[in-house]
Amino acid sequence: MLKRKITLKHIARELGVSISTVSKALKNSEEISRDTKEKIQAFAKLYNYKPNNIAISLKNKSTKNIAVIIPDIVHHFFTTVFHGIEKIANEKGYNVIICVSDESFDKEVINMEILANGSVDGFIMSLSSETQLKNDYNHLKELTEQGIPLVLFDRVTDEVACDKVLINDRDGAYRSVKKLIENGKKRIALVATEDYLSVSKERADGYFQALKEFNIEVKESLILKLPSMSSVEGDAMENFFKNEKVDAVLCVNEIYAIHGMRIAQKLGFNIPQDIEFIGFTDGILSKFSNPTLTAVAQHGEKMGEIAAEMLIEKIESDNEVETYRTEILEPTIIERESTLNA
Amino acid sequence: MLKRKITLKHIARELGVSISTVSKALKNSEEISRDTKEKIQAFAKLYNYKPNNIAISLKNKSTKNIAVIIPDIVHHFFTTVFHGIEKIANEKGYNVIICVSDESFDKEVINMEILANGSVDGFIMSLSSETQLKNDYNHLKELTEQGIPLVLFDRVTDEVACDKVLINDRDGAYRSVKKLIENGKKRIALVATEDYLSVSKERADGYFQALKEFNIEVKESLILKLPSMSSVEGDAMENFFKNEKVDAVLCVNEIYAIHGMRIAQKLGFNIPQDIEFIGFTDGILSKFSNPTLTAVAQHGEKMGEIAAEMLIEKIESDNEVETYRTEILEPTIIERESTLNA
DNA sequence: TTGTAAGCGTTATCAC
DNA sequence: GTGATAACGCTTACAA
Repeated sequence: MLKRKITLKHIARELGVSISTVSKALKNSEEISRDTKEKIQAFAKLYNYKPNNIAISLKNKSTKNIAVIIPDIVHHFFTTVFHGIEKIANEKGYNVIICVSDESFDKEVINMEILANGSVDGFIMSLSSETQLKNDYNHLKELTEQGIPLVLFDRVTDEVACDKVLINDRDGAYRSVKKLIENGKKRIALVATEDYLSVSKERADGYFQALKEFNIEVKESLILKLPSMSSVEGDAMENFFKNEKVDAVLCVNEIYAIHGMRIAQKLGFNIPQDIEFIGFTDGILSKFSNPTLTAVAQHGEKMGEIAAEMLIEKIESDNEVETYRTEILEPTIIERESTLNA
Repeated sequence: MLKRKITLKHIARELGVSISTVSKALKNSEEISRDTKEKIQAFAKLYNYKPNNIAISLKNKSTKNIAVIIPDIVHHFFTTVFHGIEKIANEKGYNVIICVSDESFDKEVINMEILANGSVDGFIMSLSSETQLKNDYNHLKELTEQGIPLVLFDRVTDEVACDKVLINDRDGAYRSVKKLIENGKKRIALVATEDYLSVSKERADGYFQALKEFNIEVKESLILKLPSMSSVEGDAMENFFKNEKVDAVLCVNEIYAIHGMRIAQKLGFNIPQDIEFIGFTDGILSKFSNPTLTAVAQHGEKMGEIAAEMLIEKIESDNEVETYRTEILEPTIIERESTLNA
């Protein structure tokens, strides 16, 4: 007994009225007599009529869908941002279509092209690392030229004029290192990824800034660059801790920090007495590691909420004036066991 | 210089031909002369014409979208499943619309209703805990009655006839406990959530089965039930380890296990010599905890891939015969430092 | 109070 | 070879 989807046309035929009468009756229009309305509404309820969204989208030129393109869904930070986006989107009656670029330029472009043809009203995205490396933003420019709203978050670029939300990564790193210095540390290491990622560069800059401010010389040997976020394998880090005298470490992500702490412990160092650790992106590992990790919280959920609000505002405003804003969130340093706290 | 979205109609008018000629020319139809085709195709390329997906959806009664409804996006396991779904969906030309029920029955129903009206071709979902508690599946039944394909994963129910993918949770728990027993352990604890979640119940059953098989008496005092997955707060667990003599623990999730290990360590126990730990859902914490956690891997990504394949197969097959299958994946026990290994 | 018709953008059928 | 027309499901002037 398959109840096939019922349309206005079916109801109209069944009840011997016109389609527009049905349409109006279901919208409780004053034009229609009470009798007819009741009859039609009863029938519609009985057969569980629901208007077809696609038809409405076509008519209204509005889909009530927004696209989110992120580099990686398994990454806790993006997940957090997504949660914020989803929350606001749902509140405002939007669905969220999600695409993962897997850090690939091509996948980013393809996803965008597929969805830009009417499927969504706007985009929220964070650039893939490959895109940042290539420095090619034509797909984004085309989007904005077509008047499709776009909001960039976290991994953004100056090349594209659009709304942006980001974390003050430089300042997060600066304050972290400042804190370490004030705790009396002198040989502060930085564990980073290759620096084509905008955020990684910003964090390194904050590190430099703090050292400079306190007249501590930057030693290249205290900066460890690891190829990719996931590759904590190999013994680059172990060698680093064996060869360098280090009394504090700032890591650009949790994994590096957790891994670094284990190695330091294995080598007999006490945390935080001998070496302090601070790691970016306050995720699940920071809370549950042993010792727990002092972390720079990125406020991903808040970021997602702001991005969604910005986007929906653009979607729903009809003024053609192109005015963009960039919102910068301040990170928070969450003090835990891996640092000496006042 | 906003390049507004261009349609067949614009091209036709601009080139002085009919809409259908344009449509055919862009599809490289044999009917159209080479000259006309070239002219039209060139023009279309110049103005970056892309067919409107919404119009095509309306025409074809197919959206190439699938909906995924999960209880929680920040949860690593669901994220993993989602990754598998996304991968297959993209390969087969589908977009993924994601909704989060936040473990709420109402949100689950609402999300479903919004999307069931033409926005998507089918659903993949895992039941919210509230839905399992209420035991009310009318929204799912209505869906299938309307002929909309549905695949359930992980948290499923017998009440609804549809395709299903799940993990043999019972067996994962059974094998875990068997392993602990074979390691010589006698006082094996179970740390679980309230058991209205289908998976939690299954895991408890596996625990009982193993004990029974080895003639070990089930002691209620060795079973600790915690209210909710996130609430590891409070000292229920600490009291448990203080009051009960325990030599091994099976936890239904990572968080419980990591938390349990820290408490055990604080109380002076050695892991795994004094107490062994095994935790469900091999996530990021298991790999990076100290000691690393022996875990029951759920193969989330594989699960997602299978679910997506099942769904798309149903969407694209037109035979009306209703035949459903349930695929059961075997979990894998990943041995790490928290257990004694051969 | 109800119905007709045009339109959203596309495709498919059938004339010319 | 090309074009008119209907159709997908809905909304909304505008007639009747």
